[in-house]
Amino acid sequence: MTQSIKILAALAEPTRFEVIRILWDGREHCVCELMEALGKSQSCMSRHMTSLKNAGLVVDRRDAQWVRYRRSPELSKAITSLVEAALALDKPLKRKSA
Amino acid sequence: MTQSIKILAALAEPTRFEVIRILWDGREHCVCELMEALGKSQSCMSRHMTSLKNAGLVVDRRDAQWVRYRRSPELSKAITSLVEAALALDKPLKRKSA
DNA sequence: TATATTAATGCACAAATGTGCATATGCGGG
DNA sequence: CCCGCATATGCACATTTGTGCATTAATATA
Repeated sequence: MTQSIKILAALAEPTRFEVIRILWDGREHCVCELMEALGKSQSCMSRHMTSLKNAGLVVDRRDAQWVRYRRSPELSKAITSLVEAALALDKPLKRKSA
Repeated sequence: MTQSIKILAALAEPTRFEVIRILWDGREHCVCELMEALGKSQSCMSRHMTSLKNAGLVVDRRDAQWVRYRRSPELSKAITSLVEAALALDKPLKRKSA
């Protein structure tokens, strides 16, 4: 599987895409935060994070009970602009507005 | 379905991605040419072209027995850079070299 | 009209994908 | 050592996706 297909397939799923939007702030986010933010179950979110990790888009770090995910710090220029072009295509989905 | 997911999903399939690479030259290509170039069956290629058309990435034109597909002339800046970033990620697949 | 060429589509089906439920694992605090 | 919280994973399953085969549709030419 080529690099581009791997990246595109990882992004072409609504939940994962929204995760990337969140992680794109460069900060760390644990799975439980993402579950809550996107209204997804724990196992569901965990698997999506595994997909994104396998695609090389994110990295994780154990921190006590938590696993902190963040945008991979070593993304190529092409991948970065691919992701950013995709993010630019639509406005963020409405979050639970308080 | 959001605009970005539609585009990403259309691109995240190897055959379609290679079609886009070919059509990215801006010229017209009929289905039979694409079948041959990528070694895919007629029905298979026809359906992929329908996907790409539905995603808005390509347009088609009847010309006698042929249907000529070409890169959509009205792609937004974001879509264009998304596609080009993806294409830049890997070298073209080897074609039947003569 | 009959035939050939090119493309689209109905039907079937195998494979891949996303998800829930239950359980296991990793880690910290009593 | 046992319990609780956070995360990962095995299993099952419904849905989606990609593809082939056969047929239909559109167009051209004899």
